[in-house]
Amino acid sequence: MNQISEIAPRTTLHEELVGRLRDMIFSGELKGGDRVPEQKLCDMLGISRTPLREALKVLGNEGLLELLPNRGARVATLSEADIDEIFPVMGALEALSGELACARLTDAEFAEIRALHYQMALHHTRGELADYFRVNQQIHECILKAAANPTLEAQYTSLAGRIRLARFRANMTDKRWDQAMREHEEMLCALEARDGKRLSEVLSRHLENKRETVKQAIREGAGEAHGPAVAYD
Amino acid sequence: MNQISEIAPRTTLHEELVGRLRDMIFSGELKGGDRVPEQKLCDMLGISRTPLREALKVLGNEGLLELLPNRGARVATLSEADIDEIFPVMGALEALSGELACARLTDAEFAEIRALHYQMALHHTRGELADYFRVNQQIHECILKAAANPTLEAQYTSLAGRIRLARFRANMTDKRWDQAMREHEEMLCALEARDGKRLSEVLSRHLENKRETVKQAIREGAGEAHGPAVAYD
DNA sequence: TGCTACAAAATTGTATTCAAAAATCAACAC
DNA sequence: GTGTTGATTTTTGAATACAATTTTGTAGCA
Repeated sequence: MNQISEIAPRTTLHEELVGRLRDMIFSGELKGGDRVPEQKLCDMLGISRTPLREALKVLGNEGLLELLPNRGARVATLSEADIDEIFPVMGALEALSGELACARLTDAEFAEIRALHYQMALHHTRGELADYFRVNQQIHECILKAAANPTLEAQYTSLAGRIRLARFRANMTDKRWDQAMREHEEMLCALEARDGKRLSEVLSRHLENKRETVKQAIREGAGEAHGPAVAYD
Repeated sequence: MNQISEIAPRTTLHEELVGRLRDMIFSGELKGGDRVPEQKLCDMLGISRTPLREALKVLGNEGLLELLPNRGARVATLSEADIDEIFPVMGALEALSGELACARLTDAEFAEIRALHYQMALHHTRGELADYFRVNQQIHECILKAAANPTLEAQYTSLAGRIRLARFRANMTDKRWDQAMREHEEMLCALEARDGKRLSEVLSRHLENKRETVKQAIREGAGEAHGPAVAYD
């Protein structure tokens, strides 16, 4: 009986809406600074306000939305100061994920990361930035998954979500791109050697180098996001 | 006008209820595994179900409550596996807070921490465990505040809240208590020297040593909490 | 034209209601 | 005594209604 209820997970409307609203934020449908018009959204989605308001509360608590009493919710914006605040925390979490991943990585998991790495290198060689980012995201996700720590994953993902508010078509300089690629080579070596300390250090450095790119993007276009969120590397 | 709205912060019922429910959980009024009876709580607090449900969603997302679709909310419980999951993450965050604190600590802040340290040492000498914990908590909070990173603080506090679900009157062994005290001596030296790396290492080790105490407490009394949450050291 | 005051409209926060799901209870069969 | 079934009660999730607050529009005045 308890087993049956566990193999048939239920979901509620508010939970679905949390995901839906996240997608709308990350896709650019709702941009930083935008008001979230409750009734309009309800009309559009064909639901009542109650579960939507519940979802807004969750996203408010996560920092993706700002809840303004009596004035509704607004999509959060990211300043350079926010970046300077979030990145060290993300760095600490990612460094830990590197250590844990090396401790727990299976051969199959490593093989997959290596395959993705080669694919990403191909995109780098051909100058295909969007594809590079897509595969790059997969690699980072594989490392996080290999760490096998749901609490870590939840916290990292929550912060990564906030970073995604800084949504631009990032044009990384060739120099930074080459640097990022070298960092990924180091990561692969560390993973192969299951050298947690080394991976931890590389990941932390990698993120620190990424920080300036994100801040530059904010400086160039604060509040003028274009299109869907693109990850940085 | 925007300035005026900012100097007069408003609050909503759901936010108050988030805090109130947290207090109820930490105080032991609601214990791990307990169902959260919505209507009874509303009758007791003299409010309608809507803001209460909104508050439950927030606490569910934070991990203090488990939301069971169609069956309501239940106060989360902590297993040893949860501890093994949460503590490395807390360790990484606390290590970072140590580094940041050393970089940013004012003389006044250090003086306050030192005073609290001596007070705590006095309680240790006299065997006054509850007072030791109370002051100990203050010291850890001062270090976190000196780090001056709200994102870090929010994440750390959220995890610390979950740890508080393991609520027992911890009887630390004399051996562990002496060890903890020595660790705090090291912390004070590192803070005085503004040696971030050293403090980071000590804090991380301190937490790792605390982990076993918490797990032991869970083993001895899982689900049988007594009285208000007591911090560990 | 710009400012102020007021009214109307829109939006937000909370309370209440309704429908669906879960829990509990009672009756019956083995 | 145990297990099953059906009815009843309770609880939960979502929709709707109501009150309060904010925003917008209009009129009057300098």
